[in-house]
Amino acid sequence: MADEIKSIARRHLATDGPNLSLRAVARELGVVSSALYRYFPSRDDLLTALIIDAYDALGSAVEAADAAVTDRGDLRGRWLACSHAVRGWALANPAEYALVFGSPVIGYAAPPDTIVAAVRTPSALVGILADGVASGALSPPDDLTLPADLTDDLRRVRAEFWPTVPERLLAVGTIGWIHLFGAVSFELFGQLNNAIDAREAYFDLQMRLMANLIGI
Amino acid sequence: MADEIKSIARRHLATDGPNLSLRAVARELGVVSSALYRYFPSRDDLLTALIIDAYDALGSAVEAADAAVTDRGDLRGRWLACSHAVRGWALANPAEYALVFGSPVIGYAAPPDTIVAAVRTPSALVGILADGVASGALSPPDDLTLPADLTDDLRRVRAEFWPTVPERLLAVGTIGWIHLFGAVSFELFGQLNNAIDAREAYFDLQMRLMANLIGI
DNA sequence: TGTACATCAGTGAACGCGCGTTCACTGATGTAC
DNA sequence: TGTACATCAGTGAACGCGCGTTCACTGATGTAC
Repeated sequence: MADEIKSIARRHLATDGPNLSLRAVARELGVVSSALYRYFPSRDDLLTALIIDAYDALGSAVEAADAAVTDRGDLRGRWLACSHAVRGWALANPAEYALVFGSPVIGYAAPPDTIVAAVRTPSALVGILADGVASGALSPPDDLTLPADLTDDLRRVRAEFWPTVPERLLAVGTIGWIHLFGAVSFELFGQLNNAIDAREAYFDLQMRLMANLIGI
Repeated sequence: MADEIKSIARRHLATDGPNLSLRAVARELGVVSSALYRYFPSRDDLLTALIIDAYDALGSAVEAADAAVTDRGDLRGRWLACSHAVRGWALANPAEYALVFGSPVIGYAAPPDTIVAAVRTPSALVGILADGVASGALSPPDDLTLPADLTDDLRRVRAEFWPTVPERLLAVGTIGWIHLFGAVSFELFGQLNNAIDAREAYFDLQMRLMANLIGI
């Protein structure tokens, strides 16, 4: 039942945006609006559930795409598979993508429960780097020098999540992730309209250039 | 008076998001809500005016930053100046940035009037490339091959806006613009929270890597 | 097998609120003769 | 200089609508003896 609510709410997300109305969801469910309160203590909790689901769905899609690459040493192939999986999921679920990666919803603060799910996708991507480091195939770009304060930040991130990946590799990896996010958002939020139609090809090109930058 | 309405509406944008309420604006103006209809035929028209203003303000900031670089042949310096200007404006005006570059507002379609203003910032950036081409200092990256359909798109864009800039240069330039947009959005939309604090340094590093990629 | 009881999903009315937009209007200001 | 008139910014009431949340409740289902 909670699942049914979420699935209808997901549809409303697409038409109403993050201001989806509980009453509208209830109406579509054929139930009185107060009935929803048996399953979600408030509208915000429903939103939170949708956010966690979205992170998980995206994470699953990316993990599956990565796992499908049989040559585990083909770091570039895995990166391309993962990034196309992100784009594919986003195009298939634009409203959920926007909910999670778009402009923050005013008056809503995502609770810490979302973090575990949120980190799955970046984890899959950094996992590629970690594998490269482990096999000795990958080392940080040697022409890259980081400012000290940035190194400090990356050291903390490294210690918490990915201890085997050197800071300088983490830096370029994250930049790849940022560009991936940027390219998908750019396309999805309509900034490519009336300009570029060869979207998949353009995206693919960008991801290859990022792979160069990362050194995979 | 229309200016006063817009300025109050801009403030409400920050607290209410793009669902800002006409009545709230009127209340703050000390005027009855129907009075606003003398200045804007509807709420959507007010939104459109805010969008155009935002594009123009960002465009002005970028153009000014570019013009402030005295060595016009210092393409990299101009690129860095422009990109930091984008970030600076976005940090100073987060709600307006989100209005224009964030998730699309459901139920609102930007009219064509916005295009002229929208194109100012990308134009300033491509202007850097055009100057480099004109002076002979800049040519397309020679290890770059574009798929045919993408070349077609870029040929159209080139013909319409920037006839002197070759497609392959336009391709990397636009990728730089996408990354710029992605980096600013990533930071502004909270994705850097609890991870990177050295934001300006990180941004600067990214823009330098993009300059490498573009070849400036 | 039958009765008494607890559980709990869903009801329906209500609270108090906000919204965009229309429309006939008032009343001050400025213009023309 | 004084009067008649037009302009037009802003009023106030109303329309019809939607919302999240609370609360006492009904009534079916399942459990325990």
